[in-house]
Order: sequence, then C-alpha cells, then structure tokens
Amino acid sequence: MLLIDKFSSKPVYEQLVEGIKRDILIGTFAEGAQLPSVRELSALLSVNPNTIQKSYAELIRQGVIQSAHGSGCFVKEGAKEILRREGAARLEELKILVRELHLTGVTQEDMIACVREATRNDTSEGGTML
Amino acid sequence: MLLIDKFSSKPVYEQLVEGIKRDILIGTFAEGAQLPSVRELSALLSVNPNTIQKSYAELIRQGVIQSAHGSGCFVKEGAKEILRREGAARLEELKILVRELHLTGVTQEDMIACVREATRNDTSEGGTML
DNA sequence: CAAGTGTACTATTTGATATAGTACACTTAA
DNA sequence: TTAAGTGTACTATATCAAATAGTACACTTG
Repeated sequence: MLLIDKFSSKPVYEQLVEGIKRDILIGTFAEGAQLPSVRELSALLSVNPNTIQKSYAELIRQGVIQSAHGSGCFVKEGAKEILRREGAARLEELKILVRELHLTGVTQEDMIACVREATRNDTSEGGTML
Repeated sequence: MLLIDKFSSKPVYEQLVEGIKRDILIGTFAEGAQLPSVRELSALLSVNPNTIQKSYAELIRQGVIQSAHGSGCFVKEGAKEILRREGAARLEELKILVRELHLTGVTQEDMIACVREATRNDTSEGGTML
C-alpha cells in the first residue's frame, strides 16, 4: 500500500516514515513482522537506498521498529501503542486547525459534521505503498 | 501581532503570508487599510526586504491586497470574503487530519470535544506579529 | 526637490534532499 | 565454509528552495 508522491513538497523519506507508520496502524505490517529490506524497497519504489535507510533510521529513533544486523528490520512489539499515544498528542494540531478555520467563518456545526463524516468506517482510503 | 518563528520548517515568506491573512481576518488590518512598507516591515522583523516583497507579491497574486506604486500596499475590499471562501475549502484538510487521528485510535467523541473547545470564544490566541 | 513608496534585477550563501558508488560487518541457509 | 542477503557507514556530488546582500529605477506624496 506504500505510495510515494514524487511531486509532493514533503521529502520522500518523510512520506516513507508516515506511510510505514500508517501501514503498521492498519495492520499491513503487524508487530514483529519483518519489513522489506533496504535494497528491496529501494528497487520497488525506485528510491535511492540511502533514502530508504534514512527513513528506517528515523523509525528506529522513534522506537517503532528495530533492526537485527544481518537479518532485517522488524516492527517492534508495542509499536501500535506508541503510535496511538502519538496520535493523541496530535489533538493539538487539530485544535489549531479548527481555530484557524473558525476564524475564516467555518461554523462549529460544519466542522463537527466533518468529523462525523470522516470517522465513518470507510474501508477505502489508502495506506502508503507496497 | 506578527510573529516569525525563525526555526520553523515553514519558510519565513510563507509564515508572513499566513500571518497577514490572519491579521486581516481578525481585523488588525482592515479592508482598505495600508500595510507596513516593505522596508519598514523588513526592519521591524529583521527579515530581508526581498523576503517581505515575496510575501506581498504572493498576497497580491491571491487577490488579498493590492499595491499603488509609489504610495504603498493596501488590503483589498472584499479580502475577508476571499479568505472566508478559502477557509471553507480547507475543510478537506480537516477531514484528512481527522481520518489520520482516527486511525491512531483517537475517538470521534474526543475530536468533537476538541472542536467544541477550540470554537469557544477565547479572546486570547495570537495573530502573527506587528 | 526630497523622501518614501513599490519593483526589478544579479549575485551569493546556506541547508535540506536526494542520488551515486563503495565498503564492511553480520546472519542465514545451502 | 561459502555465498547471498541483511543493515550500516562512509564520501562525493547534484539539485533546489530559501534567504540575504546590494544596487538601481519608477512612481507618489508633501
């Protein structure tokens, strides 16, 4: 489900980090599962191996995955819980956006309706790539 | 109320554009009012004049302000209406963020509560700078 | 005329991003 | 033991956006 938007303003390595996190949350990559190797993912996405490695290093730094030197990278046990806490912290982002929209005249009702609609269980909506 | 975060990942000129828009919405800069001159704002914010000009040019492009060659830049009549329409279009951003947070386990209720709280008429909360 | 406006240049610097290529240490399975 | 596949660590290079610096010109206002 991993998809890279070559034309996005967001750096590729960042898209990868977010995409893999999403795939962990929705179960595409289960806890304990092995991730694609640096070279494999590089070839699959036509992205430089160094860029893939940078993404993996960032995920390791964040405690979401771990690497076993000669064997591969794996999703850490407890990764989903970490990502959930992270999401809770991002409520602040939501608050800021809501304040901005409110300034422009978007009503509370419109925004609540938007939240309701977005939290319907739509099975669609993409992961990242792979 | 204009504030520039020198360490933000967002470019200074972009912060300026957003900040001035916010100041127009909250009335710090009324429609028809004259904006600070390029050189004045440059000195005030310790930002290069070229950067200020880039921001003004962008605001002109968006139809929010207009310039009178030797006399200054002014907020266009109808600017607030333009910004309101823009805000309505940004509901899509809200939807995307809500979906992301929902994935991480943040509940619909939590987010609705967040919307309610953020749309309380708090007089605080800053503009941009100046 | 003088001071203050916007505007248009060119040049330079800086930092992040990404690519390219090579090399080494480790693990796993044949 | 060997070979192939892992992660990891380098150096070098290219590119691009962003920002600064400096200069110059046309216009408006008093």
